[in-house]
Amino acid sequence: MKLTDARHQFISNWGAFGTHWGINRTMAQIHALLLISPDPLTQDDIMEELNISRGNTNMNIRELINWGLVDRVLIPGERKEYFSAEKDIWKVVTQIVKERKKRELEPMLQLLDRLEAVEGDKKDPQVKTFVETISSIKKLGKQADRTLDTMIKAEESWFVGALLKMFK
Amino acid sequence: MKLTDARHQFISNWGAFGTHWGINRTMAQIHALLLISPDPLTQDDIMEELNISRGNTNMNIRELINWGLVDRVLIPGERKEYFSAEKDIWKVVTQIVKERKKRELEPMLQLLDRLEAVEGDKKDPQVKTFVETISSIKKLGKQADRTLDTMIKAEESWFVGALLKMFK
DNA sequence: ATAAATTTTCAATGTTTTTTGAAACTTCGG
DNA sequence: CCGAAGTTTCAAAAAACATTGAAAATTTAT
Repeated sequence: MKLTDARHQFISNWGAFGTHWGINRTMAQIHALLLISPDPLTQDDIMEELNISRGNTNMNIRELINWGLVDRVLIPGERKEYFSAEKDIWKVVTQIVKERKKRELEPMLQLLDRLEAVEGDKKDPQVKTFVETISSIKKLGKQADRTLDTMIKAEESWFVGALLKMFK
Repeated sequence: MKLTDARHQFISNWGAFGTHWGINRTMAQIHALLLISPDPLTQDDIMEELNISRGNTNMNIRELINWGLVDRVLIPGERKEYFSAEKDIWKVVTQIVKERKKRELEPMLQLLDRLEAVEGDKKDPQVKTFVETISSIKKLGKQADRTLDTMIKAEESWFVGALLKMFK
């Protein structure tokens, strides 16, 4: 397979993959493009490569920066801004986990805390089932939260090593 | 908080949560409703409770059945079909992991295998960066694949215990 | 300070996804 | 076999989400 085809396939599949995980296609594609680009790119490079508008490009680059997956790079003597993606995949995963934990898991755990305190007779099957469901989700969620915290702090080598040992 | 409010809040938030993870709102809401219902429900119960149409209800129940999260329950002497969700949250997570692995991770790994075999001079920075990116994603993906396989086979108690030990 | 270059914003538009509801189909009791 | 009850399908409508592009804002060089 030729590089050009391979690059296109990667970008397009990475985009489709993103949509299954609640990430918009363009954002995932820009990320893919930057991941496989040896040097930083400008907004115009990205627009041209992916055939998308200036506005769209701009918004999604900013979103990637918010997620901590892309950095602005200043090239001395150049007026334009350049962008580059973190290439270390372990750091990428860590960063995504960190953000999703903060944006989704933590608010969900707060909600569950509130819901667990529902009024009512514990002998009522509706109340009983509700409380049991909420409690068990909360329990699992808290466990996940702790596990992810440790993972975020961990080094890749340590993590992979530990996993290999753990899951023989 | 009253049970009715708590139920509504849970259903609505669980639905919103789903949309951040590539799961459609209604599917997540039906799942939430069944999780907190002590007894199996009919299609009509669900339609009424969530204020959704018959077609929508039917499609999403079937999808939940495909995912292995909901079962048809036959009640002797009743003509209608009843539905109930698996209540053991560990089993729910295991089942979701299993399906997403099959539907998403495995096809992605196959793609990466093909892309890694790109033609071209490894000294060309474009080729070099492409191959390195693909390889490192593949490596992480394969690791995840193995880890998830083990997790799927594991018992909750074993898993939680192992994690606690692992992440002190 | 000016103006050219660049970036950002956002209302309008386009696209994709979800939902509806009525018709077609299936199942089952008599 | 018939008809009522129940389930499924799917084209059309609605809603949600993404994209465009041109105008406004900002930045920088002179």
